[in-house]
Amino acid sequence: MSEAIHITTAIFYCNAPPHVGSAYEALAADVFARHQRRKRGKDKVTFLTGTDEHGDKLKRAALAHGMEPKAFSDRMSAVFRDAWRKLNVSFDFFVRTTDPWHEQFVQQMLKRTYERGDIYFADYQGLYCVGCERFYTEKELVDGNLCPEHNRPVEFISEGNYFLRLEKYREQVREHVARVPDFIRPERYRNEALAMLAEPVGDLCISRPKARLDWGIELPFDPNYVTYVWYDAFWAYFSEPCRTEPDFASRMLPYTTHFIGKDILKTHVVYWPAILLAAGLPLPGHINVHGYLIFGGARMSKSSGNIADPVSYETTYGPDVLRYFVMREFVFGLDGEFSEERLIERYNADLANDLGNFTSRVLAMVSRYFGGVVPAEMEPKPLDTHAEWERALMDRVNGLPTRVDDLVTNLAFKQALETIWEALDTANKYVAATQPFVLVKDPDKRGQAARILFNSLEALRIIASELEPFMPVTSKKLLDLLNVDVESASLPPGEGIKPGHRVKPPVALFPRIGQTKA
RNA sequence: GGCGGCGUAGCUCAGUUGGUUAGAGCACGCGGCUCAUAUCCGCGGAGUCGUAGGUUCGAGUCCUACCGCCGCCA
Repeated sequence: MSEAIHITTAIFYCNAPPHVGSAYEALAADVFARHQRRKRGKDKVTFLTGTDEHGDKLKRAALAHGMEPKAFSDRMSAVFRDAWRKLNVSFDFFVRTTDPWHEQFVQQMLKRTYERGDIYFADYQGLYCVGCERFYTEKELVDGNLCPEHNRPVEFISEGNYFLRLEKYREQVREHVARVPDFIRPERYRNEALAMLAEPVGDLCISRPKARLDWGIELPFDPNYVTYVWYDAFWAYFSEPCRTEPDFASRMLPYTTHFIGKDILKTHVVYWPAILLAAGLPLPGHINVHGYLIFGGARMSKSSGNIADPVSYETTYGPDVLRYFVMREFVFGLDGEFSEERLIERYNADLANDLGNFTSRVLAMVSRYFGGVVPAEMEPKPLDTHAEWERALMDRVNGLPTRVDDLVTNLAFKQALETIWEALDTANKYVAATQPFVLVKDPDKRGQAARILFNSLEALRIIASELEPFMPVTSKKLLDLLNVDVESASLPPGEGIKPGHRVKPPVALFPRIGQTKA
């Protein structure tokens, strides 16, 4: 009986629509989640995503659109949800931090933490800009004391606020990071995390007076304050699942795997573990950190404005293409260069020429030479000259599920796809070397041609099955062409498709794209 | 300023504990096949492995300095 697992993306701050960078995270988490469902069974996996809708940045974005915060976040959250749906992100939970249940849950956690003694009241002192309605740190200021937005002096103010004891838990968290090698992965980020935790981190201000910001969740122990955005957003990882199962968080935290961007490493390594420990809960299992997508020379982000709409790629190139591209092209954890030209290159080379064409050539031969039916007249043994090719193909295909599992488990999505494509390459070489299209013209050798096509179909079946997490729509289409149901899709080679089995005529899964400049 | 990462063919990148003529894919050139989506198969050209030193019988792989790009921290 395999363990259950809880998988999350970051909770996306929805002051602007999603871009390809946010989609990348959702897609990576989705590939992982789908893989886990295949491995552990559907009921062992929960996959959660959602939108973070409180705070002053969102309120300002709403005002800029002439809308109330709630109306604006209703709209933006729906945009995210629809985008993920269109990209076939198979979330089980889509959480909104403005959902009444979430707000109630955050209040429960605040109350619990307050009663445990890890929240205290003290003066918060800082440099405040009245125009921006926010605090600035000294390094953010222009010419020593000017607000970068309004170019006018900030004020030093002191106000009462509530603080969470972060520093109290720093050493405990640091030890955990040091002791558990795969708590933060890839490893490069683990070292950064240890560096952050080596120095005092101070305590975290988790409140704002309502007089300054009312767009937030009210503190259960002081109605004059709302909680600050980070404290609120983290609990979205568990609020919704805890609605039906109150112990979900304590039970599943050790089996929780978070996917985040490297920009929020600190919050997940310093704040989140302390928030959990202060609430008397265990630490999560893994924090998986991905890199940025570089787009036109700069990190794709809302603030740089170089954003690309992920859904437009889905409509332009068809389902699965964007997710194939980002998983195949980028090493998880490292930054990568995103370009539409590159996407088209990969589409033509990998999807049209390799996957699409191989499918087409094999189905065409079965259809043309054997009326679409896997022939019963198949020879029991390969020709001597073919034996080596056949064994090479079967070895590849046989080992594929284990190798892919190993790679995906370690977040090596790119290598996993490379491995699948190696099997595809071997299959193409096998057909080129054995030439079933020649054999079939010799009545004595039709049985050999049948054998070769059978092996090719079986290879394609396994490949289609292994492709499901990466290309769910394509996988389904392939299995449909092969006329294989989901249950028999992942059987070992030789046990899926049987003589007498009827397959469908070929279709162009990925029509080649002409050389158009992006 | 401190710490860390990166810099390898036109492009995107692999290169394990230092060891024979530095690899892959794409792009490019030539040849072959014809079942297939002008697809597939084979062959080929191309790189002073950021710069300069050093350790070593031998370094892309270790050490030092420098240049460039990027993070994190102060």
